[in-house]
Amino acid sequence: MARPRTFDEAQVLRAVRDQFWNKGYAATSMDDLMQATGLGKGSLYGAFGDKHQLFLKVFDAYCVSSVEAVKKTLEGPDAGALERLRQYLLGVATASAAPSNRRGCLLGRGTAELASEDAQVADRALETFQGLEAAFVRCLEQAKAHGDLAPQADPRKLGAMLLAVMRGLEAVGKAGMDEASLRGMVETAFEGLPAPAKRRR
Amino acid sequence: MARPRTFDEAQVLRAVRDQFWNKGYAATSMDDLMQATGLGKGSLYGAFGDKHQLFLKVFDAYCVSSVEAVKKTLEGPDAGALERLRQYLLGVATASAAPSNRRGCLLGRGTAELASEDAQVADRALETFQGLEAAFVRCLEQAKAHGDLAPQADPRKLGAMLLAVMRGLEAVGKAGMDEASLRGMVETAFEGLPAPAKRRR
DNA sequence: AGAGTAGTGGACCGCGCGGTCAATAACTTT
DNA sequence: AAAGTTATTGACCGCGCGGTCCACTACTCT
Repeated sequence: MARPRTFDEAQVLRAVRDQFWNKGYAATSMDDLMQATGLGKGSLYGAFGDKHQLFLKVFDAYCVSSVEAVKKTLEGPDAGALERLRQYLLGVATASAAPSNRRGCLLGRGTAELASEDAQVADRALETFQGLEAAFVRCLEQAKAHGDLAPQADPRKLGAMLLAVMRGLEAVGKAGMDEASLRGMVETAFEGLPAPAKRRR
Repeated sequence: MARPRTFDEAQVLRAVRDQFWNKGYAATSMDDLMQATGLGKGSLYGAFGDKHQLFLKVFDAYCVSSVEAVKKTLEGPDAGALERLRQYLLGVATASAAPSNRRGCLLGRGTAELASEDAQVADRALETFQGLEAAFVRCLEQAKAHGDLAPQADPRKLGAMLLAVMRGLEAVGKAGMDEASLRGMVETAFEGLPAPAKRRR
């Protein structure tokens, strides 16, 4: 029909995402985005709309892929479910403490900066948090079914609590807290999970 | 010696703090600050330096007073220590869920926006997190001494974990998660604390 | 080949940004 | 009362912001 695009949309969105991720929304200028993507302003506006729409687009994509990634990571048989979750959260702890990851996660950053004044961001973030929680809950249900949690354990409550711990990791990680402390938080939270009654010997 | 100031410094800093708190650092303009404080630009610059210094000043004050406030709130006899901590965190949960508090806490907001690129902010934030953690730990030590925690409980680890939960509350609260969920997270975390052995009857 | 259409790049717009400065005001000291 | 010092105001600066527009290009369709 007409002239085709010369850029790869996914690649451009990745570049945009990284900019917002590194500098935040307000501190990122359209010129930053032009430079990061290599596109002219007209192309960016033509293809994605203004700065706000562009942010929403990458934020959305980030949220979706985050939840998907977590679900995939936690997928597996009932047997190792609890340990999978534990390892996942320990990984988050390590990642949150890494100096290279000082920017934190886009979800946390975007939410902190914009959610209070941008309902769309808040909605998307809430949905994402609930998605993550749901993935945790499923994993905990598997663990319970397999007998790694006490019968009276409430996976929904535990999942919510672990979500809070996870978001907390990111928050304190951004301040530069050391890896051992962050991992310790995860370990301690897991030690508090209701263990099944010990088998008689 | 010379002309005295006509403004109350504490009051001005409070106004500045609220601006940064409501809109974030980058999104707050010097004009916003002029309007909020009622001062001219020259006065602001003369008294406090540039925007960044001004932010650091209010951020510092906020951090100091936050830690102080928590310490004061948690102060008291060994007897009610655990319950005081519980009530405090439940209060944080309720506050974090309140629509009027959607802006979150300045510590969280400032850290998320600036810590990755501003070492001073990161340092201050880390110090503050550690101060909060220390207050929790002290409270947990009291609780342990009073027998509200098991003898093998490690107050330092538990305090760190509760700090993570607390920061998590704020993070998910900003996305608009409901109060019941947030309070549930606190309850669940507390249910996981190592209880003392039940007394024989 | 010509017409039609969508993509591209960058010049351009007006505004509001962070920050400076000089004229003036309000005080203390001698 | 005069001199010295600091606070205050707001005009002013140059720049970089988000956003628009248009001449030009590269393609498809007839």
